[in-house]
Amino acid sequence: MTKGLTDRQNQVLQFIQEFQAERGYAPTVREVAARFGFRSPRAAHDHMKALQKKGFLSSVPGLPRTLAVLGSRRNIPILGRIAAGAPILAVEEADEFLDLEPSFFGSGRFFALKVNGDSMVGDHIQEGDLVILKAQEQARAGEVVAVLLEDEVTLKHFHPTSQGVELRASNPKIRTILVRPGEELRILGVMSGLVRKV
Amino acid sequence: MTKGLTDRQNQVLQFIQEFQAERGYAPTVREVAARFGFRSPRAAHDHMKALQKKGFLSSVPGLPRTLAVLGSRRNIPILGRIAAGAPILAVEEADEFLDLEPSFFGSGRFFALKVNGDSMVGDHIQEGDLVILKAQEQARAGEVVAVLLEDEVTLKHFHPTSQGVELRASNPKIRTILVRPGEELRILGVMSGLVRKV
DNA sequence: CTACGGCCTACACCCCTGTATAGTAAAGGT
DNA sequence: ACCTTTACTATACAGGGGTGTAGGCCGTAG
Repeated sequence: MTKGLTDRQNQVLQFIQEFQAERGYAPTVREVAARFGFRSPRAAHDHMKALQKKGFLSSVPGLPRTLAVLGSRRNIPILGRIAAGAPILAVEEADEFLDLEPSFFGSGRFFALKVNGDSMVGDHIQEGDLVILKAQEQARAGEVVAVLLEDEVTLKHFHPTSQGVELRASNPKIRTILVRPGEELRILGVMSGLVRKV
Repeated sequence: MTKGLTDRQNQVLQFIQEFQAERGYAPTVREVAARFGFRSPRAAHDHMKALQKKGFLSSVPGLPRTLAVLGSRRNIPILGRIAAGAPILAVEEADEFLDLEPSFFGSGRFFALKVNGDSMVGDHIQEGDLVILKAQEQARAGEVVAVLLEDEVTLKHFHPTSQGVELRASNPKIRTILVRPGEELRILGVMSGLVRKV
């Protein structure tokens, strides 16, 4: 469920999204009302107004079927580099977007990073590839993660050990990094996919 | 320019597409008329009717802004396997679609194939990857192509030589195939990208 | 020559649709 | 208790917008 919305508002938003996806155009106030059994268009209108105030919908006042679901810009932000010291993964920081339905990779919030170097060739990840990462700060052993280390973002295998966390590359030429318990380690996301353009 | 349409119809279709993409909803007959300087909504309506008859648009009669541009299902068909003897690359044959804007990979018609085996690991293409191919029957030396060989589709490097066409895998364990001039060889497409889900 | 399709003007009908006004009712929060 | 928020009913108005009718101009295929 999307945060900040009531159950009903969520249902309405979801209906509008589905309607839009199926038919290619937005429903009217009355069509929403009919779907939920409202006997007055006002009820649906109220919900839609609430969704607009909360920033989930937009519409042009007075004009029919001008509803547009915001934030459904079926795409994944490509975070080229991350500002040193301020690893904010806000969509606003993105230079570019990958126009791919994020749900293809599962649920959650995703972002993409362009791969520099060949430290992960063992996993068939090559320079220039866009790695799709699910934004989360935890990871399980063996997963490929994007971590922030001294203001730099790197892609590594995540291996917790008794000594600390080992960050292993899949290129044998690259040394494993050991992050001891006290040291700063921030996981930005775990790898969920890859997109390459040749 | 899209085939089968007059210049004007093309302009109208393009305008509707752009309007839709920018604002999230379709224009009205009068908005189309205004854009083209028509003094009567009828002129625009005629064009839209023609576009509907030709199958480029759909709309619900009587209801405003219910225009929907057809065939703009921004996605790439995934051709799991190709029927033996009938390698028809029709969209209708697709089991699944990759919901990715094809223009990301360039212009043309694209399709995707799921990779079987490890014959292309040298190019960091692994089992299960979706290879994006641009549908075309010609290829240049060195390009990765999907070819139809004896009712089977394989992914190989394309290398024309004086002896015929060599189809090289990028896994040294796999033997190069030589297709002599007389033998049947059909190129289905050249590789333009790759999508992996982990 | 003529029929036809593409392209356009002018006018008008009238349903669809957003939205305002006026209430009712239950659930919390303070 | 009081007030705010959520969630709805009922009714009505105004104008947005699809579409029909009537017609004109032009180029091209038959």
